[in-house]
Amino acid sequence: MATISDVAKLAGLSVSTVSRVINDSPHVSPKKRALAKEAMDQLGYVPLPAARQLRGSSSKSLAVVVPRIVNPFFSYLIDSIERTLISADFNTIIVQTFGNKDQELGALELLKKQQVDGVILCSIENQWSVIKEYLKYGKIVLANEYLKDLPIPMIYANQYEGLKSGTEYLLKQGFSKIAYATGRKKLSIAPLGSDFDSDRFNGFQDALQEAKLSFNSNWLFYDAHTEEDGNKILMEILKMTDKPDAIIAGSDEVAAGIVESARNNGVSVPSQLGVLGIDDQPMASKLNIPLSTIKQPVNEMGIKAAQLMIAELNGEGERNTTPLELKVISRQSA
Amino acid sequence: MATISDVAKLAGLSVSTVSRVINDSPHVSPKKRALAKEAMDQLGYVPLPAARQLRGSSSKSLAVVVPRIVNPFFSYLIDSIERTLISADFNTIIVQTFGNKDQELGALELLKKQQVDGVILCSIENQWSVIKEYLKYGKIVLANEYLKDLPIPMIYANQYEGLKSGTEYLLKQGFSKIAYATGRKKLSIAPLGSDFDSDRFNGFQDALQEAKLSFNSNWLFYDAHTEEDGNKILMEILKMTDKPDAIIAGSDEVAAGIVESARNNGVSVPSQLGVLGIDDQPMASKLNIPLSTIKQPVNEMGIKAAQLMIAELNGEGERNTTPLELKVISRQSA
DNA sequence: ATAATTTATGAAATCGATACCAAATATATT
DNA sequence: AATATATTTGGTATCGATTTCATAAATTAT
Repeated sequence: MATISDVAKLAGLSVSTVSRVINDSPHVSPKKRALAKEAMDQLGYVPLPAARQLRGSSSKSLAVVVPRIVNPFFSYLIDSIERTLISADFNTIIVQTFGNKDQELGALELLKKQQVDGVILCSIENQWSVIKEYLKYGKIVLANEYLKDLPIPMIYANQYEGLKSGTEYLLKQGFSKIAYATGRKKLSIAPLGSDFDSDRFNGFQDALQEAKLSFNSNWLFYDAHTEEDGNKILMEILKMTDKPDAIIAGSDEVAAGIVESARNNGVSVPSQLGVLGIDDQPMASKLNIPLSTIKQPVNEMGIKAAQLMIAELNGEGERNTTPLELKVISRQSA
Repeated sequence: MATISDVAKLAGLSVSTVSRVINDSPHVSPKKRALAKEAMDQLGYVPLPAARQLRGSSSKSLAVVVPRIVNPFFSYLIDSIERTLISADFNTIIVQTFGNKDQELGALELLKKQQVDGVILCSIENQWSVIKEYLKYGKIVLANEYLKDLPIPMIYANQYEGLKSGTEYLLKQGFSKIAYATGRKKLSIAPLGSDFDSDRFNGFQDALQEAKLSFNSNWLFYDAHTEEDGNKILMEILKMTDKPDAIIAGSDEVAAGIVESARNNGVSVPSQLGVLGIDDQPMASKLNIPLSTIKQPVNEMGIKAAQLMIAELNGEGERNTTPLELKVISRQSA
């Protein structure tokens, strides 16, 4: 590998001058500048980032942390983040946590190791108390998820309003016994929390309340993520004596599983069971019964997340972003 | 940021000794080893990769290059590669080319810049003559795509046999006027080439020939990638006087588009038009008309690609891998 | 007890770049 | 023409680690 001294030697210049040429610094005569450039591409020289970094230059890289890229919600989110970052001349390092705390920590360690200038977290596995320690080493932006009153930029969708509209949509369609499936683990979801999942649930509950309807807590399903989970949920519903007439699934995948099992068990959708997804993934419209769903503003969220990070790195941090709106997409499943 | 000298100072040791502790080198007394370790985690010290790299240590990182991660075929491929690499203690850097030659070159430059030890190419945008220059700087492994007679490890699926079986399947189902859509640009596909696309086409042609059927070149559609392309293809078929009775689409996306437009235009699938996809993406089974398709061995391919790379880095390079087999999945579209 | 090894330790060179400083050269001002 | 100022240029310290080398201490062999 050619180094800067090789270039200097070949060009008959000092390393200082070559370095100036590399960095487009002033105070270099046109002649020598040309000489240096010629030597550089004759040797196919590229400055070693490790050496530059050691002298304190920024990495021009950002990490984007997601649970898994095979989840379309996240792959589209990354797509939109990366496109925005490319145009600002940043490299994107995609980190999958696979839902693992340590993997997330590993991404944060990239800050300490100066591998990246910032981290865009699209999910949170660790406690804020441990995450915040990394603010010493670089910028952190939250996308999709959020935590209240944090001193970092956040962009997220208004899950409360989204679920409220979604629920109201179901009510308007004539459904009244609405079940609810969440990705959250079976813990206290009831107390008015202030996170992603609670917001959704609160929006759902408030819409119900405004319609003077009560919620049967048997119709609450936890830990639902995959299509299989959806299958199981339908089987459980079948066993109930007091059955819901509609269900809001935590994601399109779960909704797809419910619809699938419904078909296999002779439950007609939406007449016997309305199914409303969340996300609006590409497959939603293609299902056997095209899925009505609450669309997440993935693209806008990605763009905004990237912009927030860029602003943050420029010291023009923005703390108060307005949440993005979800939108009910009416198809055939509800 | 704490440096190794900070640690040394705090522990009352020399940097050399601390370095030995960091790297588990011998010749350090247990006492001092303990002392160093204590100082290290008191300061939350992590060695700076840039500094280590400068001294010539390996990055323990590998790049995986794909066109786009929103394409499920590639996101699943990455998933399986990354899982395998994690267990071998390698970092995965995902690079999206967006079909752009320069982005691919950028990934290859990572080798020169010593950012990665190797690159797994899951698609090829540049000519081999330009790619091979990078072999000087690190290992390159080809996954999914392949080029003949290259001196690097490759793993790919037997597209020829896959398409041959797929075509035979269609014939057995009673179809005989089979159209073909390829992702390739409209160039000469006819001469027996030796790449991905040609293999597929040759398998298709040979199956036809063995059945003594001829191929109508009007039934060849180029540059088909998206669902929209699928829509267009169906519209074109509608206009034909001599219509095909089945079509092999270059991917499930294209197939989904064809099926969708068929429904919208009153063409019944599969009775009026059989549609066979390729890939077996998750959505394939969920379509309105569940898609018959030729399944790619994505998971095995990812695992093998990662293993090939690891072997290559250990100097146990393997040149002759047997191609993986595709498999016809019979559902309802054909 | 003395010599021969082995183990433990630290000082200093090194990796490849950047940036400060001083010297040399060119240009402008009087 | 002499002095002041600005522009070019190269030498060298520096970033944070690793590694070689020399030296000191401990262990083993004689």
